[in-house]
Amino acid sequence: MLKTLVLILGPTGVGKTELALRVAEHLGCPIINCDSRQIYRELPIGTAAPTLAEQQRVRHYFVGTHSLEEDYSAGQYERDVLDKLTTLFADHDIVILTGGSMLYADAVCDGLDDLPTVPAAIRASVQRGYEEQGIEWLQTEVQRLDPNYWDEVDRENPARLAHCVEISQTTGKPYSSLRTKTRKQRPFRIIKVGLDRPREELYARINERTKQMMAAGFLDEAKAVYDQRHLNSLQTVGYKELFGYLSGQYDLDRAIELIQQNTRHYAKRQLTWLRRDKAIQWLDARDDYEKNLHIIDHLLCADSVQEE
RNA sequence: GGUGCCAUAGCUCAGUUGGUAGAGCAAAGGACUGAAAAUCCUUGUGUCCCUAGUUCGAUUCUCGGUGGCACCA
Repeated sequence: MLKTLVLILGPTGVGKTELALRVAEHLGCPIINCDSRQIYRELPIGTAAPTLAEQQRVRHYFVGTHSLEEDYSAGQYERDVLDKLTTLFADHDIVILTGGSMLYADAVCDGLDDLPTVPAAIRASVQRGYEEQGIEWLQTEVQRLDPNYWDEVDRENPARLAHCVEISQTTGKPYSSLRTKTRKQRPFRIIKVGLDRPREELYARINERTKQMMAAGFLDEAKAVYDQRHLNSLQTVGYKELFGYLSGQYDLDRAIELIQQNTRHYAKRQLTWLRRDKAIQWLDARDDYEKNLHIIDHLLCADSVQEE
């Protein structure tokens, strides 16, 4: 039988977690987390990771499996998930993948190009060049190392320029020459489901969830990792703002407002990403679970009929 | 009750020596190939509180009103 990966995508706070649990219980299948921050075990509250009780309902993978100190990336995630799927598909016909990290989801579905891991020394030297000589230095380097990429990049985007410089330096080839712009074929069927609800309602849920996180001990969780705040894994909505409060930049009420606002911005970016993907079948998060489960059942059948 | 100050974009405010106005934030749209909860791009017409007056022309000046703040009673 054809193996199927069902992706349940949507902006943060829309209600993915509960829908995924219902679908998993209904289909008797496990859930792979696709959230780049729920992977870290130190951040259960602030990332709204599935709780112990929820993980007892359904077997989860990639939740709290790494420590903040570990470097992780979309490329690593692609490899890890494909390995895990090979194992899981031995016992299951369907596996669910859910979360809000759209680059990670795309890495699993379409694959990333084969790029080397950037050595720490190169990363540090590029970082130093940027800090000491500003974005102009990155711009000059990209023009020199990879003129083709220069024609298509966001020229004001230091993260993207720096990545091009790092990869070009590491490989000795222009970064753009390593970008194949092709999709990898996967040995399983992929069904993408998107969950959405009216913007106003989504924002109200985000605001409310932030308050609940605070009540659940988010501040203590942030305090516990405060000394590691420079780590990439803690460049994360919620933690950044609480660190600002803990270092005396503003009061706690202001920090909470900022968390709510930045979470809204994050949700908006996720929606922008998802709108572009025409393969997504959209569900309304306001509908009851029975209805949405029924639609997903239908997608599972319909697609397999089409295949034949 | 008296005096003074203020009233401009959803919010905080700038400005127009009289020719109908612009920043930050919010908000919206977009980009996205190993740091992605990251990083970056685009978008600003609003009875310039209301009435009357002066003026070719008032959001800008003057009178009055309304609302807010401060001080004095």
